[in-house]
Formats: sequence, structure tokens, C-alpha cells
Amino acid sequence: MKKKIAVIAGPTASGKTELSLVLAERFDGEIVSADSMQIYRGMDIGTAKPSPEERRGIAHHMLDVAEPGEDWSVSRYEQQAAECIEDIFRRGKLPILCGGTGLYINAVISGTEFQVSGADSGIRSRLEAQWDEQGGGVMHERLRAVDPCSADRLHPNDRRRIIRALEVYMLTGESLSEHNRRTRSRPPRYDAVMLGLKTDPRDILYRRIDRRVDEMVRRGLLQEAEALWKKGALRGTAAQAIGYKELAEYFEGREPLDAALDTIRKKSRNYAKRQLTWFQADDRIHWIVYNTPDASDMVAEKATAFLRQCGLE
RNA sequence: AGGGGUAUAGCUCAGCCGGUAGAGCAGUGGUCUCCAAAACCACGUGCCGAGGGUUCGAUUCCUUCUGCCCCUG
Repeated sequence: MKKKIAVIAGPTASGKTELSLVLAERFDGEIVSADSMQIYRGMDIGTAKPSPEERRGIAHHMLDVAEPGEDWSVSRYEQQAAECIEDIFRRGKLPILCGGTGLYINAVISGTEFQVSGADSGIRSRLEAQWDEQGGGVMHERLRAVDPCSADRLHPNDRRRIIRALEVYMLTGESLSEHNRRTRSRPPRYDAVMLGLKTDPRDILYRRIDRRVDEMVRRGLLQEAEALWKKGALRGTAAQAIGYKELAEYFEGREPLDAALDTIRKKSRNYAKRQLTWFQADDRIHWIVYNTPDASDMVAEKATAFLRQCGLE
């Protein structure tokens, strides 16, 4: 029988962390973060990473596993997270995968293989250079020649995915579409019991996000971001983190502080919307509406009931 | 108080010589199998501030009023 894990998904500021702690206590679980930015050491306030005190003695995994300058990727995440989950099972506990990075969650559940890395071989940067020289149309046609399915599926402007599709083919000889067909046909690695948190009118979430940015500033986001910026640590994937990249503009004197903060709020809302689009398309998710702080007990009860109903205890 | 300017989509603003209107941002919907807090795609009818006038026809010209902005006192 396939092993069961609990998953808590949802957009930023929807209350995932809080719920994960309650469920970990009730189900004797350990938490595995599924967040592409919380993996970085030193990026704490801006990623809303639970502090050691906030973790209430519950084991957390996949936090602080990389330096901000490191290149990170789904592949690395998937491998390490899977190891953590297996360890948790060995300890006889329930793994609770909790986070807002849908791609990471899916990779772990399904056990997707990402064997080839174009970034390492340097082929990716070569393809990127060619894209800039020859234009996207040429690259799209090149892809069409080796992988017509992917070419049809991808919009000509989708530079990143066209390059990746070419890279996969060049590195493995197998087209991306074949690879996907093969991996998708395999049964998922875990039996995931998925919970999703959201607000009902979306504006509630947006307002919560706006407020949370102010809260982060109060807690020292500027100092944290400035320290990383001074070290030149914000490179690679970490440089994409909302909050840090906008504040870098401010530190460099290219934008006033209030404008940078407005952008942070805006980008966070945009991000939340994309997360909702991603998760709402996933019909495995059992949604719970979490509108106000005083509903936390009710949310916990609903979540608990659902997990029990799905055979967890 | 006098003079000048402005009033167009939720916001910032385009609309040359009159033929009823577009961009960016926001928002919404979507894509997503190694940069994913990223990248990419789609969607723009709004008493063109109000009234009057000129005109076949006014957002566009004239005029009055109202709001805001600037200058002079």
C-alpha cells in the first residue's frame, strides 16, 4: 500500500504555517516545507519562515538547506524532500508537506524525475545566448523540428520553456513531451491527502498580504534584506524572492522606500493569485476557507476531520 | 479676488486639422515536469465632470457652472 502524507497548500498568507503546527501536534507529524524561498539561510522575515520558537519543538525540514547564492531547482528540492519524508516514515511519524510552491509539491508527490541539468552543463547559457542573437522564432522552429508536441504547446514568447525543451532533447535524446508522457503515466509515489487554505472573497487575502508586509518591516525586513544585499548574497534563484529584490532597488537608490514597499505588496498579491490558479486547478485538494483569525479553531477542526476521514490518525 | 491650467477605464495618462476612444498599471481568467516568490498567454463600453451653444455630427470648437492644480495679489 502506498504511503500517506498530508499536504497543506494555499497562497501566501493563507495560514498554512499555523495549521501545519496544529496538525503536526494532533497527528504526531513532522513538517516538510514546500517553499522555494524558505530553503535559503538568512532569508527569514521576508519569506515568513517560522522562527525556531514558533516551531513549538516540532521538527521542520527543508528550511535553511541552501545558501542564498546557490542555484537551486525543483530537482534538488524533490530529491532532498523525498529523503526527509522517508526518514520521517522510518521514525513512524506523519510527514506534512506544507508550502505554497505548487511545482515542488507535485514533484514530491509524483516522484518526478529530473535527471538532466542543463544549467550544469552550460548548454542552457549557450541556448540563451542563441535566443538573444537569433531570436525566439528560430529557436521555436528548432524545437519544432525535434519535438513538435512541445513546440505546439509552448507559446513562441515562452523563452524559458522553449530553451528547457531544447536542452532536455540535446542532453538526453528524449524529447520533453516523451519524457513527460512517460513520467506522468507512472503512479504517484505517495498517497497525498491534500488540504487547501484560502479566503472567500479574495480581497480578504489581499488585505492580509498588505498588512503582512508592514508586519515584516516592523520585524526587521529592511535590516535582513540589507545584510544580504551588502554581502552580495542575493543571486540566482534567491534573487527572485519578493521583498528582497524590491528592497535592493531601494538600497541602490533607484527607488524610494515607500514605492519599493508598494511594489512588494503588489507582487505578493500577484503571486497569491498565481498560486490560487495553480492550486484551484488541482482537484485533489480539499479546500477550507479561512477568512478571519478567530476561525482558526474551526479550520483546525475541519482539517482534522478531513485527515481522519482519509484514514490518517 | 484676478489670470492660467486641468477634468477621458479602479489608478496614471494618450487621443494631430470635429465623425462617439486607446496605452501602461491594477484586476480577472489561464499555462506550468530543473530559474517556479520565476516565466509566459488571454481579456479594455468608459453618462470622455455637468449644462448650454455652433455643426449634418463634438470627447475634440465656443460658453457657463462645478471640482482640483498653479501663478499674481
